[in-house]
Amino acid sequence: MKRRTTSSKTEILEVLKSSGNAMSHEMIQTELHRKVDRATIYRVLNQFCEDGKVHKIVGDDGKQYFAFCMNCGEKKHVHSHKHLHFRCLECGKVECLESELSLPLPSGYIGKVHNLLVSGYCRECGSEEGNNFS
Amino acid sequence: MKRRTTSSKTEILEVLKSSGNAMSHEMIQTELHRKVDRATIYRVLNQFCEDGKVHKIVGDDGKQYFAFCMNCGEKKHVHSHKHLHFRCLECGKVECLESELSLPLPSGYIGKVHNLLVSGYCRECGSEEGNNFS
DNA sequence: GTTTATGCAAATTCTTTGCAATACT
DNA sequence: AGTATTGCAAAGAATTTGCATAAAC
Repeated sequence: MKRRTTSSKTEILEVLKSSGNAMSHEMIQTELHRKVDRATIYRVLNQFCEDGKVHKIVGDDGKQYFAFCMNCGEKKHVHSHKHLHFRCLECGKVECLESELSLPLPSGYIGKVHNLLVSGYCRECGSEEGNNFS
Repeated sequence: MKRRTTSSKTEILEVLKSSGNAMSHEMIQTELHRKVDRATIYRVLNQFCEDGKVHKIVGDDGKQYFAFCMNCGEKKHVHSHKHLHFRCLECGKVECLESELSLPLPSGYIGKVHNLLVSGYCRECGSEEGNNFS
């Protein structure tokens, strides 16, 4: 199944690139100039993930976020990356953090690490109070 | 709203305790002797989370898993814990790992860490091949 | 012209909620 | 008795799928 270039694909990728953060399908939709159907957005995003252009993060809210990771750059996406995603509990923003992570897995566990999500408050929202993590 | 003791609650907690792993509502349901309604299971589990008896983990499949964490023990649940959850991509099992994690957050980020999920292959399923992380 | 991509609507899956009946204390 | 809990059904929310039409190559 050979991929075809379409304006939907181009624009969605552009939105992700210029945002630099992980976005839900809804956030992407509102950033697009033309109206693109939800189903199409999902299909395009999943293609991007298959192709390694974008990666998918499941937030602690159970929703899918998609990111063109600045750290991974343009190069083929390494699926088993070792960096963190940070989701702000205040503004909901999901970012890719550069921090390298050394992960202490018990022996016997094969596990390249992925989809590592940390929640808290980002630089902008950072308020000490109300740290009601669930 | 004062909590009441019921057999549903007792049995659900018992199932979680004896399993030692994080379970979905469905896994719990099949382990119960009596039939308990989905809605009830969810309500009970969410109560447990509020009370800090159990914690909720959102898997990379977007589903909720609930665990009576052996590491946290009987004591009041510390919401911002620092240990990992490991989900096996083969058998789907979710475990709490003891590993202490030192997390490199950029300065300016307030973030106690929680819901840290790592995916891979557990000791039992551990097969090198087919590491198709998405 | 053939095959992929899109939009629309409908189906799925997971989770939550309203409400009347039931069970705790 | 009074209030929390349960079951059932229905509602919600996020994501996927079927199918006919439109667009790429």
